Amino acid sequence: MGGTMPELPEVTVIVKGLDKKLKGLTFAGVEYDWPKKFYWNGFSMKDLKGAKVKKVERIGKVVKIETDRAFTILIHLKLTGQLIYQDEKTRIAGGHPIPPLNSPVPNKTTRATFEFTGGGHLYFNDLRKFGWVKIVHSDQGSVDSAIGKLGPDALEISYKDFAQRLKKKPNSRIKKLLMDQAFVSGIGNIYSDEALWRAKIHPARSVASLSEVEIKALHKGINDAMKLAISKGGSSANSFVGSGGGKGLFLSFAKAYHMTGRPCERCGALIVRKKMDGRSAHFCPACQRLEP
DNA sequence: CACTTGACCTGTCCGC
DNA sequence: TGCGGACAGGTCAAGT
Repeated sequence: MGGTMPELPEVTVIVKGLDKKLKGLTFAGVEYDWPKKFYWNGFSMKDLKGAKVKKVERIGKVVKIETDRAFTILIHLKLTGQLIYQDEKTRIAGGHPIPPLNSPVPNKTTRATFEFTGGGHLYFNDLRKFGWVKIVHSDQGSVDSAIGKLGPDALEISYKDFAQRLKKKPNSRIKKLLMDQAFVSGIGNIYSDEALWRAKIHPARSVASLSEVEIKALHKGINDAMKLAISKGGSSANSFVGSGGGKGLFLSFAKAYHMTGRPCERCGALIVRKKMDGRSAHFCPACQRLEP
C-alpha cells in the first residue's frame, strides 16, 4: 500500500484498505494529544468502547467510519494527514508522505490512536494539525458541515451533469472552480493541475470561454488523472521518492504538478508555476494557452 | 452579496 | 553553515 497525498485518489486508496482491515473490529478506546481538533459532539469513551466497525468509506475527501452504534467517525486529512493501521501481522498506510509512511508509530505527528480489541491500532498522524476527527450522530453524519454541502463526486459525475453545472458558473476561473468542493468533490490542487494539463486548458480560463470539446476533455482528464493515481497508489510501495536532482517530491503520475522547469511531456516547453487565487498552478505555457 | 485575504500549524527547501 | 523567506496537498472565518 503506498500513498502520496490526501486528495480523492489517496483517500480512496487508504479507505479501501481500511474497509477490509477494520470491518468487524471492536473499538477498545482512543487516545489523542490534540483535543482542539477531536470533536466528541456529546458522545464519550463509553460509547466508543465496544462499538464495531461496519464500513469505511470515502465521502469527498472525508474518511467515514461507520459503526454498529448511533455514531459515525469522520476524519479529514487536510494537507498533511496520514492514516496507518497496524497489528502484529499487518500494516497499511496512506496519506501525506511526510513523515515517511513506513515510519514507526506512534511518533511525534500522531494526533489520535484508536485501539481495537485484539491489539490492532489505527493511527491518525498530522504534521500540521489541520486535520480533524469528528464523532457524529450516524443520522447526522451525512449532513455534517464537512460533507453536507459537497457537490457530486469527481469520479462519479457524468459528463452531462458536469457540463450543466459548469454552465451555472460562467464567470469562474476554471481551476478555482474545480477545487470548489461544493461544485465537485474530491479535486484539490494536484488533480486540478493534472486534469487541466490533460485537457490543454490554462488554469485561469473562464468557464464561459471553454468549448464543448474542451469541457469533454476536462471531464475525461479528471477521470484519467485520478484513476491513474489510484492505480499507482494501490499497486506501488512507493509512489513518491526523494529525487536526488532537485524537487523534494516526485509523483510518478504527475504531468504538470510539481514539474516546474521540466519539459512538457507533450510539446517540450517548460512547465511553469504561477500563483493563482492563493494557490500555485502548474501548467504548460505552450499547450495550455490563455488566449487561443 | 461575491470575492479576497488571513488564519490555522510545522517542517523543508532554496537562495543569499 | 546560517538565516530568512517562500512554500506545502485544505478549508473556513473575517474583511472588503
